[in-house]
Amino acid sequence: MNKNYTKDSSEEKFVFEFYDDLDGELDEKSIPLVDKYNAIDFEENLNEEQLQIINNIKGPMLVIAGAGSGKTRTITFAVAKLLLSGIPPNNIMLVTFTNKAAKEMINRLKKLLGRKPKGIWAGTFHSMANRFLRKYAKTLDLKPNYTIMDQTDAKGLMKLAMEEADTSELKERFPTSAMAKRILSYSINCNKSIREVILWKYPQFDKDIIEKKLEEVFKRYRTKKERDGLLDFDDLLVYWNRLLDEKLIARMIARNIRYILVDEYQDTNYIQDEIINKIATLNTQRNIMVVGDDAQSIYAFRGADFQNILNFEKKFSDCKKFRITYNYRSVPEILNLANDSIKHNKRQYKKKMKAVRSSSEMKPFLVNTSDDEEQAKFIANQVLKLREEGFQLKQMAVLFRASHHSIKIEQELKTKNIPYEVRAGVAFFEKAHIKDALVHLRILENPYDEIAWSRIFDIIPGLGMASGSKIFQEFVNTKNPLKLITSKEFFAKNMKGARIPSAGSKKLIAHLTPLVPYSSEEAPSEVLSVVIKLLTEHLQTSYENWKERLEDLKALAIYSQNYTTIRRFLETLSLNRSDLESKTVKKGNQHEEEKPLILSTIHRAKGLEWRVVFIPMLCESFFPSHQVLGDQDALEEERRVFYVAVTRAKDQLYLISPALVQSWKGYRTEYTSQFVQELNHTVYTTSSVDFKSKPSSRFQTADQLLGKNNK
DNA sequence: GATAGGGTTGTTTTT
DNA sequence: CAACCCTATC
Repeated sequence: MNKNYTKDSSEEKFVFEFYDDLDGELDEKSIPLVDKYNAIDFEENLNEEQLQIINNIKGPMLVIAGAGSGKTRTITFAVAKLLLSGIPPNNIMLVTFTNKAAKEMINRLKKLLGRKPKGIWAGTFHSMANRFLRKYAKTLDLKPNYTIMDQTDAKGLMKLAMEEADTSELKERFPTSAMAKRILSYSINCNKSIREVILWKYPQFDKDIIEKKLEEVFKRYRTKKERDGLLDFDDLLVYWNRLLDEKLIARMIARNIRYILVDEYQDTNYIQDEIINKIATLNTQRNIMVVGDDAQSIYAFRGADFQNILNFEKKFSDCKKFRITYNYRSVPEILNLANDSIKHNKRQYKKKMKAVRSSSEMKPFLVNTSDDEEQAKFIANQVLKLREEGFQLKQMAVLFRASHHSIKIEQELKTKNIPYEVRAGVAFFEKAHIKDALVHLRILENPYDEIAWSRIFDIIPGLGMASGSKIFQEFVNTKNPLKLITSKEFFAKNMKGARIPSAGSKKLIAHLTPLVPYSSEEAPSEVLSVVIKLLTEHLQTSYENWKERLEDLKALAIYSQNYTTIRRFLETLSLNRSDLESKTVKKGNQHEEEKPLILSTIHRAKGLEWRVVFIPMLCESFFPSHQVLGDQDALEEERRVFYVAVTRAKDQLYLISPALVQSWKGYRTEYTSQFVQELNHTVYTTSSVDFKSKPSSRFQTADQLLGKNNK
């Protein structure tokens, strides 16, 4: 089912996983499958608390489920139960936090039921919104071939809007394009006015001066999006929400979707909540089940608000409330530490996870290292040691607060020949050369995509911003810009007075001509192979490591073979990004088959688990991030991030705190993170030297020491 | 007026 | 290391 495409020649490579789509269909009759499945023994598979839930699926339900409590399992069995009771698959909507999570649940269902339950609406808010919007684009006055912009594109468009609105005179007294985009985002996702957001998140700016100007910038931004057929991530939600105000369509949707299940409810924001409320309340039965854990809410920066959990009880006063409190994942020592940490948060519902597993007789370690170099060495050494003790690499993970915390660790793993995989931040699809290739597909799908065009103009030597926007202006109202631009007379006729450098225009025509025969109906891999040829020269002149980058493009082309149309390909890339990309580095041949060690941001590690977890950079200015200073809510969110990291560990947990960390100029002294300091005897403090001096007897030593400590 | 190139800056977390 | 700003050059 999942195909992996890899290239072998170099040390560094990209692996793409392929997910086929998860669609529900509104019009299609999907058949109840009650007779077709083997019966499932629910009692055998679920505990008392979990059974209570799946035996009572009706009306509004709120499930508070702690970390490692079998939340996914419960949801999966709940869906199975619905299917077995005769509910057609396409009457069920399963909202998950990533599309990968949706995929996994569907796969589990498939195993459980012996057949794939076809037609369930499963996926993220954004991907589901996209499905509806493609279908009802006309109703909403949208171009059906709209392009979904990623963060970088949206920021770029915002920048253009700012230039148009001429914010330059305000300079540093005005937000950057990135800030502006975030202000707009907060305002949409949290249902707040621009003014409120400024006061809330950006009080350093003079609200009176920037508010009015920002409104103008946003208006231009909106106009550009509409003219070019571009949607940003927020638009997907906004338009879906608007669609649900269209009485006829909304009623049709609600008639179809009769059961809503929302996973990770603590990370939904205002507009997402509004969407599910609308669908749920349109149905007389109001079958909506939300599952969440306020302690694991870590997406406030995206507008998420775990108060939604509290509000849910108010909105649906007849809602049934359930808790799953048994933790199957972690040994009690790790769970104690997690409970011990989260209790310092004031804004939270009291809850304590109960351990099912028996004691490991070993407390989690706080390892003090002299500096971040030493920290990297410690992790690499300990990983090797544990591998000798029988832990597989893939059962261990290093989880960090920010992407760049992994740099030194990666280097150390490389020199020690330890295979690893990084799952972090801006990676593959944000890279300049990948974007450069993809914009060529974008202009075939949507020829008025200004952001895409401006990237293409930038590639051509001799053309820049000024010429680019002049050319773009010229074809806003033409049918086929690509044809127009490559026609002989275009520059002589249309661009007569524009003073476009003739070398640039010639190069542009030469660059674009090979693309003319293609359309958006074409297979993406075919077009990409043409694009790669076009870009080779540019790569060679612009980048030292052009060979590597060329390999990236080839990997992309191979991966694109999974898609028959450019649209499906581009959609998948923008909506399934983090699920798709995984960067793998391998060294040496002796472990060719070995599954790698995982390095991941904590945010990306949500919902996952490993036998051994390392958490580096537990210093006061890195974790909690120094940016939260003085903001109690933000500090508590940081603590929840720490809580999420800790609760990923099953058997062993290492908290690492370097005393010196290299920064822009020289080394800086660091203090141990308050998240560790505030722990009350639930962690065993040691230093990396202890691990070094007695390599083989380490556990004995630790056990002895812990024997005293453990009372 | 526009572009290319050099130097400087700074980096949370993601659909 | 890549995005940004400033300046020399076409």
